Amino acid sequence: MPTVPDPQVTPLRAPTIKDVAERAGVGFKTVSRVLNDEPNVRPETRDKVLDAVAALGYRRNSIASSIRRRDQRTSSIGLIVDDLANPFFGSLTRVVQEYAQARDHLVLIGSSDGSPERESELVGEFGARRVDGLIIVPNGDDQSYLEPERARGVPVVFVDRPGARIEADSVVSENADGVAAAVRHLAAAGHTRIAYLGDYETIYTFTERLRGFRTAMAEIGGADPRHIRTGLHTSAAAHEAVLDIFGAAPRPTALIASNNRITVGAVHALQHLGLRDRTAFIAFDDVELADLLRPALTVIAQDTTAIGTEAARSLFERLRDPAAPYRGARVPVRLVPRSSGEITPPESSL
Amino acid sequence: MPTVPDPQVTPLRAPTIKDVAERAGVGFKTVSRVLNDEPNVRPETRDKVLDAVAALGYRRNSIASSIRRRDQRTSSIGLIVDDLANPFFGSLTRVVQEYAQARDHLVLIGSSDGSPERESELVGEFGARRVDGLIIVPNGDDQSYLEPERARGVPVVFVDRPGARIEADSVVSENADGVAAAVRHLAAAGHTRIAYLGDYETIYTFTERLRGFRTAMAEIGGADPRHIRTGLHTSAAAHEAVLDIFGAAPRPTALIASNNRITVGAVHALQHLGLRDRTAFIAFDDVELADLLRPALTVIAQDTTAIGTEAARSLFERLRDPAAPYRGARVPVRLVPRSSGEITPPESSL
DNA sequence: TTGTATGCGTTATCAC
DNA sequence: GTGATAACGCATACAA
Repeated sequence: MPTVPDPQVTPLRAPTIKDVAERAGVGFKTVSRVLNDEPNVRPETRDKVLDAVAALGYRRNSIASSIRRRDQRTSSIGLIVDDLANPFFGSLTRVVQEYAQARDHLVLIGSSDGSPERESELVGEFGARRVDGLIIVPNGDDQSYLEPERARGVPVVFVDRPGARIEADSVVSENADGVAAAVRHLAAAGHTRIAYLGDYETIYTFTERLRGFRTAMAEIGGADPRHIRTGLHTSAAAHEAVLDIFGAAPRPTALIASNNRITVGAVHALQHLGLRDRTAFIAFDDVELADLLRPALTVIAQDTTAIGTEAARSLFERLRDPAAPYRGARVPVRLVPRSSGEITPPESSL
Repeated sequence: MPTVPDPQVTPLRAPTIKDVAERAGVGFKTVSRVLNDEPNVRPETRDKVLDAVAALGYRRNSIASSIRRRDQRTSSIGLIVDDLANPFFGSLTRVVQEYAQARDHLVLIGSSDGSPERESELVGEFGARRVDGLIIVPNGDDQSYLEPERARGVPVVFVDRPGARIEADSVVSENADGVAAAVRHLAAAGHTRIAYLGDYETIYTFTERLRGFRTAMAEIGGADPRHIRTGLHTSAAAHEAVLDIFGAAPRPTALIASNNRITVGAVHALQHLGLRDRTAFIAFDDVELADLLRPALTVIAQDTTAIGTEAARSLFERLRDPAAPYRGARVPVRLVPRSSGEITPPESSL
């Protein structure tokens, strides 16, 4: 019985520069020269090499190349976000990837799902792949696990929230300003009883947004503690909170939701209560069909393009100049009036 | 004057297993054994090594390790989608990444933006990184550029649309069935004049959706050619098309939009015409706040989780068994009645 | 239980 | 111009 070669034992091998060299009838260093556009190769020889490359379907092994290369660069960066399915992080990823691609860098992606452990594990994986830099949406309050990267000179940029216990560049939105602007927008229309729905207070962005709320409310006599709910991490929780707040007196005339999960629950609840057309509503984060709602949704929109671009720009700049001072960029948010935020308080409440 | 060491000339070097070995006072092979959980290391020695690893902030260089490894595996896969900012591809990416992460694989990501050239370039980059497999949302009608990967035994899975000129597994939605179901849903409520808005006919998904429309319309006497528009690639174009179609007699009583960009333009146009509450409307692809619209949006929802999981599953299965026959998976879509699709035709039109 | 020699595919150095 | 040869950081085979 003839022996059949087991594909597991003799695995398919990719052609190497040596294979190319042999086929082209040159030394393998010459192939390397051609592939790296180095000088001192006769056009004639060059063509022979290129022909062999095409014939063999050769693809450079850039992992082998980066191990030997002087600068140890891999032309890749790592990006860690909370959840890719969240449109905010989706478009952030999009922008970063585009920026990197334009500079011939590849992007390794990971989702932390809010877990500091997973975040640190991913950094380990990326570090093992020797990424040239990292862009991270940090969780928890300790990013000191990045020490090996810092020591190796791998730059890190924190985005959406600042990192802790390690020096690095960061890019965040003007969260507090945004909510404060929303409050002032409502106050200008005559609202004083403004409710606020927040997510976990442990997360930087929500701490900041709540701070903006309190600051601006202080200007019109302070917020009613009964109208502030935090720790709402699902739309169901937000739904409950709205039923609760609006079921008791004094009923607020306006409502601010601090993210899109909360927005969904809150609008549903207002609808359920028949208050959707009578309660002013402003949401943090823009959503796809906001202007098709009735009333169309007034939002505080983050500039995801600017955030992503700035993060990527910071990273590549530091790759060029590791000695520059660290920068903490703050990206403005924008209040987009569409209708829901321009509903005036009922006469009776004045 | 003392010479300052130029960081460019003496770059920061990551610690290697030799550094670890020296510090631990053992041979470097022993370090390798510890790091790879190989047997035959005294617990005592093991601890010494681990201490040195921690002290030096050592991170394995897995790119160096994969080049020498017998199976040549890099524990990474490449994913190429159209546009990460599109929620459909965002959640697809999310699912794939999650599946890969659970199997200790990293995901390299790229956006083709519908360009076949960029798609092929990205494959080249991924190939150079020696990814273990590829998941691709293909563009154009020729994926034969994947030949080097096929020859090397790197599996490819096409998702959302089938690839051409190369054999591979694929995972697509039941596009035609979905639109046909929408037509029948509308027909059951008494509609016969149903309009259809399509994107470029060159893209597989839209060819299929249009086919489903024609098939089901044939069952109720055929579609009116004046009520079919294709090649609509922006919401503005969709807006125009609706104004056009609904501005002339006979006016349709129902409308199907073949993707979310078109949906936005179409709903705006219906609103503009004051027909939003009187025209039945079904959209392909679910959107975030669909149920907050009034009327709430009836949609044909793709099961992005199932699509992504199936694609990832196919890839990892083939990684295990390269000899299995190729499979073309079809994932069912689901008609989600919410309101807009249940509007009945006006009496006068019967 | 531990260490040495060798090789992976590439880039760097230097001689021809 | 071109090609030997060394080196990168690690895994493999095999010796001790």
